[in-house]
Amino acid sequence: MENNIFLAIFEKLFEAYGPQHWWPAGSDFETVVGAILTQSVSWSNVEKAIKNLKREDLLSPRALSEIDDEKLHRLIRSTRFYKQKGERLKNFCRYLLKYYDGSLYRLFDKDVYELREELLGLKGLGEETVDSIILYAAKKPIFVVDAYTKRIFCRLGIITEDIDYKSLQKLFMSNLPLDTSLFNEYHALIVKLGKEVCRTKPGCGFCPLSDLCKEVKK
DNA sequence: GCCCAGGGGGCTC
DNA sequence: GAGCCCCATGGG
Repeated sequence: MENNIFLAIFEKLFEAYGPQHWWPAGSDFETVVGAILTQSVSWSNVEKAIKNLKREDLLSPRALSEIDDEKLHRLIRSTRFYKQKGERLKNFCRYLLKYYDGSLYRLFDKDVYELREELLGLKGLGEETVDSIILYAAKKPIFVVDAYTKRIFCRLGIITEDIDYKSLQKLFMSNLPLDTSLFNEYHALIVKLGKEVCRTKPGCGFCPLSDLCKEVKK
């Protein structure tokens, strides 16, 4: 077995679940839209909204920045908090048009952490959303942390509850090779595990990491 | 009917 | 700076 616990866990998860094929989107812009729409909602709800936007040929910065609010709300209603998310989408698109001529490529063409700070400055884009955009749309190596990551690694006894986002991210990034495809697959596998067996209570049925879990009641 | 999803912002103390 | 509440759909 790997002597690096972070790599060892990755290998166990990959062996159990295989490649997750994230991010399921036809373009980088679609990935960004999905990243905003998936905030606190399951992916199935997002798929409907993306499908609606595609059908109306609205999946572009220009189209989204100009769309009528009521129409936008109706199309993305399935993603919950649709008024807020509609505004966040428009806000991002208008920023992209104003400063980068609507080109994600130009926006992304800078240092990872410079890009991170810039995106965090936009309203409605928090750490997890920004890191998802950087990893899955810009395809730059940054580790995406979420509630599952924290919960699972707490149960493995590797971290404690009180760790903050940046510290947890740094822990992964300083113990793993800086590899976009590894980070891509790792986060997706964590989400898979979280949804599959590790929701709110420990000691849940079959788990590929059960031999490592510190909280399973025997 | 209940719970919780691939969060983030704003307010209070 | 932690602890709340708000937002307000859909599937199990």
